Amino acid sequence: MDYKKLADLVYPNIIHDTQYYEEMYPSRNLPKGAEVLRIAPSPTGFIHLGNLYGALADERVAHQSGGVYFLRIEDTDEKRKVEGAVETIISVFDYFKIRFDEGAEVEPQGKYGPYYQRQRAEIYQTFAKKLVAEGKAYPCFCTEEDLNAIREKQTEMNVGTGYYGEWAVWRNATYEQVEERIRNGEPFVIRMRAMGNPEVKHTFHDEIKGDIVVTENNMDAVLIKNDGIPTYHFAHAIDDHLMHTTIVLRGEEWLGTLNIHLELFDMLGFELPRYAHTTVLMKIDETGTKRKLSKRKDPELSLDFYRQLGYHPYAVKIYLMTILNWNFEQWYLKNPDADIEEFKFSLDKMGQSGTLFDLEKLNNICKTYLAKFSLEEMKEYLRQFILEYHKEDYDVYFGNEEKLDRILTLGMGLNLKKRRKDYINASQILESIALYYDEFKTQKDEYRFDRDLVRNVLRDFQDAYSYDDDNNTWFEKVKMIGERYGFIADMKAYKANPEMYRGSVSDIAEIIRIAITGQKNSPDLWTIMQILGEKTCSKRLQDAMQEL
RNA sequence: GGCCUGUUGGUGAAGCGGUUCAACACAUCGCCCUCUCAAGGCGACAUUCACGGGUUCGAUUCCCGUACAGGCUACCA
Repeated sequence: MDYKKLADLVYPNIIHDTQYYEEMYPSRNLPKGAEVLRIAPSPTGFIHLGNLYGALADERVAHQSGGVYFLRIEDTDEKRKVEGAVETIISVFDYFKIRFDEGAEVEPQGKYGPYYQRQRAEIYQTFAKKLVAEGKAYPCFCTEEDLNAIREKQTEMNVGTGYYGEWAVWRNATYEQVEERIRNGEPFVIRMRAMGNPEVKHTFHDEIKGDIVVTENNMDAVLIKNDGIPTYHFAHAIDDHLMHTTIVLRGEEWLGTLNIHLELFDMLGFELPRYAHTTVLMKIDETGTKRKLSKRKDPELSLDFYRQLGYHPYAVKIYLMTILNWNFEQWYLKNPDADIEEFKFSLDKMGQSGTLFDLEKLNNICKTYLAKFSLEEMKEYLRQFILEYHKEDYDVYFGNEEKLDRILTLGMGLNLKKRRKDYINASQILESIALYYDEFKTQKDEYRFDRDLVRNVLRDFQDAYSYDDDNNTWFEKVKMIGERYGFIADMKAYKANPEMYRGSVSDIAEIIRIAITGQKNSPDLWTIMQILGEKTCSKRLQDAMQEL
C-alpha cells in the first residue's frame, strides 16, 4: 500500500509539512532548570477546588523554576462547550491570583498560540497526515452503530472491548476501499495503528507516583474526530510538543491512557516530556463513601461557591498548599508571616492516595489567617465583598464607619493580648455582626428561665443601667440584680455547690445578653452596649420585655 | 470483565528493616482561665499501621496473595 498516496487522498488540502510548524514554534530560550507547565481546562464553565489544586501545583513548579505557565483551552468537544466559560475560568484564576505568562485571553498572548485547540485544527491534521503517510495511522469509516455492534459482540464473547487487532476493521483496508468512501463524502476519523502488545509491561517514572507499571497499548485510538478536531490524546501530544511543555502535570485519571500517549510521542518522534500525575481530591458523600469530586454532584465545591461565601482567596491557597505538599504546614507554622511563594514546593512531597477535602481544616486556616488582619485590611476585604454581593447594604455598613470600626475591633479582639478567631469568611462575618444592626438582627436563642424572672431581671437592669458606667460598675450592677433573685455572683462558690443556688451571674448575664443581642453568646456585652448606644439599648430592653 | 493506582487514628499525614514504631496539624473530649462565646494554657486520644502468608535475628517499612477503595476501559476531557 502506498501510504503517501493514501495521505494525499485523506487530506488533499493540507499543504504544509510538519517541519513548517516545527520551525514556527522553535525551542523556548529558557535558562537551565526552568520548567514549562500548562493548565488545559475544557470550557465547561465549571471550575472546582480540584482544578485549583492542580493549577496551584502547576503554577508553583513553573514560577519557582523561573519557567513559564500557560493557559490552553481544550475546546475539542463541541457538545460540552458552555458560553462564557473561558471568561469564568480566567476570572476565577484571577481571583485566586494564579498568574499565567501566556495563553488564551492572556496579555501578552505568547508566541506559541493559538491557545484554543479548535483554532489549531490544521496543525493537528498536518501531523495526522504525516502519520498516515508513514503508515502509522489510517482512516476509519465506522459509524457509531458499527462501533456499538463491535462492542456488543465483544461483550458477548467475553473479550476486551475496544477497537484493536482483528476488530479494527479499517486497519488493513485497501486504498480502493478508502477512496470509494471518500468519494461518497462519508465522514471518517483518523486512528493510530497501535503496535503494542498488552502482555508487555514497562515501568515508567512518574514525578509524583514514582515508578509505575505501564502496559503496552493495542487500542487504535481515535486521533482526529470526524469533524476534523483532535481527541485529547492527539492534541496533548502535538500541543505539548509544539508548545514545549517540560512537565505534564495532570490528574491521575490519565494514568490509564498514558500508554497511548507514550506510543504517540514515539510514533511522532517527539521528545517525551516528564509526567506528574496528581491524586484526585475526594469527598465523602451521603452514603459515607469516598469518591472523586464531581462537577455534577458537588456544586458546593465550585470555586464560585467559595467566592460567593467570601472565603479569602489567599487562605484557600494556604489550605490547598497544606494538602499539596505535606511539609508545607510545618513550614508555615514556623514562618507564619512568609509568603506562600517563599516555600520550596516539590512534586515528590505530594500525597499518593486520594485526599479528602476537609472543610473544618479550611475554616481553621481561614480563621487564623484573618486573625492576622489589621482593621484596615479587614475593612477593605469586607468592602470588596459587600460591593460585589450585597451592594444594597453598603450604606448600612459603611455609612457609619466609626461604628464598624468599633464592631470589628471588638470582634477581632484587636485590643486583646491574643486576637479572637471568630471570623472565617466574609458572609459569616456579616452574619456575626448582624446583631449590631437593627436591619439585620435576628432572635437566635431563647430564655432558659420563666417569664416572670426574665421580666424582673430586665426591668431591674433597665432601672439600674447607666450608659456612662464603666465595665466594672456595669458588672457590679448585674451581680447585684442576680443576688436579689438567688443567683450567686461568685462563680467558684457556684461551681463548688451548684445545687445550693438558683443559678449564677452567668445566667443573669445571659438573660440580658439575649435581650440585647438576640443570642446567648457574644463578645463582651458591655462593649457591645457601648457600641449600640444608649437609645438602641433601652429600646431593645423595652422590646424584649414587651415580647415576653 | 480487563488494566492501573492506592490502603497508617474521625480527617490530612510523617515514617522508607531495629537506636521514641507511630511526628506534626485539624477535629473531638477533659481541666484551667472566665459573666457567655472566642482566644489562650495544660492534658487525653492508633499496644498498632486493611487481612493472610513469606524473607529476616528482627517489618508499618521488602516480596507474594486476598479484601476493600478509587480511576481508566468514548469520535469526553
